[in-house]
Amino acid sequence: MKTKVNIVIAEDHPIFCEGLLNALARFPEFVVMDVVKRGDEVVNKVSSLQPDVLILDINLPQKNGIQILQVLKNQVSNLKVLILSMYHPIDLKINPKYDFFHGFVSKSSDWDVLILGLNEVLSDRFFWDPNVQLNEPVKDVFIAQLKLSARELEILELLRQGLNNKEISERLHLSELTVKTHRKNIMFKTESKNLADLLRKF
Amino acid sequence: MKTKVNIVIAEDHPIFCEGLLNALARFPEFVVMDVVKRGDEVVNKVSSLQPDVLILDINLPQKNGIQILQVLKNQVSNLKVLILSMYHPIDLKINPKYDFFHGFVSKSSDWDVLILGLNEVLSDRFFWDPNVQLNEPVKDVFIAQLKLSARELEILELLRQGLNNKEISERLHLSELTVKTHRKNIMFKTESKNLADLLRKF
DNA sequence: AATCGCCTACCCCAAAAGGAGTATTTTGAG
DNA sequence: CTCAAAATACTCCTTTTGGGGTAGGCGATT
Repeated sequence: MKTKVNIVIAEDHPIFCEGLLNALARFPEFVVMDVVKRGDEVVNKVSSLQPDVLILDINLPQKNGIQILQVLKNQVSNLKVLILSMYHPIDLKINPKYDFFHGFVSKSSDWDVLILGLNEVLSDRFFWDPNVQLNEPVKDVFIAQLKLSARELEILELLRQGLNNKEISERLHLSELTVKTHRKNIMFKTESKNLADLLRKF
Repeated sequence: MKTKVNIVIAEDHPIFCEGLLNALARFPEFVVMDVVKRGDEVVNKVSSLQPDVLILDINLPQKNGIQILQVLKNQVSNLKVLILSMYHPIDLKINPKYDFFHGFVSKSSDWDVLILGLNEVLSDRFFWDPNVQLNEPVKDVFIAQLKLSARELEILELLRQGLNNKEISERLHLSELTVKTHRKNIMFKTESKNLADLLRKF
């Protein structure tokens, strides 16, 4: 194992960031190379600095964490990504099946969980914050997402934006009836009884 | 003005809290009496310690910030409440018309905004974080809330929970037709074109 | 006493969503 | 190549929502 671990932090909340740096400063092996506050700067910064670990907030301005993961996925590297999430349903549109990351830590957790997560991903193990329990609704959503196809996730996103079947069909160049079918399948897979119930979970 | 300002912090995110204490430590006049992590302990702690200012996170476990404000409102005291919000729509079910608080600071802001907010509420002025702009959707919601009556807000909350007209009418012991009327008025007042569009804002 | 906002409750109708099938084509993994 | 999953598109029907009215009761303000 390397004696020094180079870290880049992507985090736009200054006060939280200060706490983060404080926590990492307790461990001399962790070297914070840089802090990025805008989502659209993350990929460039990671390319130029080549850190061992990226600590990534999901809700970033300009470009969100999911979009960043999709770009990073297509870059060959031995980078480890540790996701820091505020742990609201909105944050959980990540999908371990498709997205490129190695660990997930809740912002609600204490800093020792973060340190544990860092060490786990550095040892090539996937880390899931134990404070984020299986039986919580947010995790249900996480699992529900796994059951949805790419097209269904696409339609779900448009539903979230307040579009109706007709508008979605126009946006995606589909028949309105096709959108109805996808929607019906989404409702079935996620066990939602109506639109409000569906959107409440996501 | 008192030379010392006694502060109680209600905040359940340890890392953010560490950043917060760091920021306040720069100013010797601010004395942090205690940090509370659970919502149901806030009222008791404020009663016993009698701080000058309560820095209150809206999303707390056990009891949320809104519920706490409602209790504090009915207590005679010269306490100032500065709300710290993660600035998601979910947080913004506060209403300055009904709720007891003196300042609002986004968790996304830098610590100098927090300090400014503290000084403003201590000088008996209402403080609104300038980073939370008028033209942002979340503020629209804030304003939209002001237009809704108590009954309408009650029904909005049940809609958010995924209930339909029939279920709401049973819950509130109303005619289903009455719920329809309220709902129609909510749609009109908030300028929403459908349920998804409405819930997206709140 | 008159008015205003709110709550209550109903009428009407159109549009959209929800739910049951069926069926063809496309696509990706083995 | 083959098979399964996904995407596409339809039928038929019921339930729910959205939106236009109207209207009485009630409490507070003027």
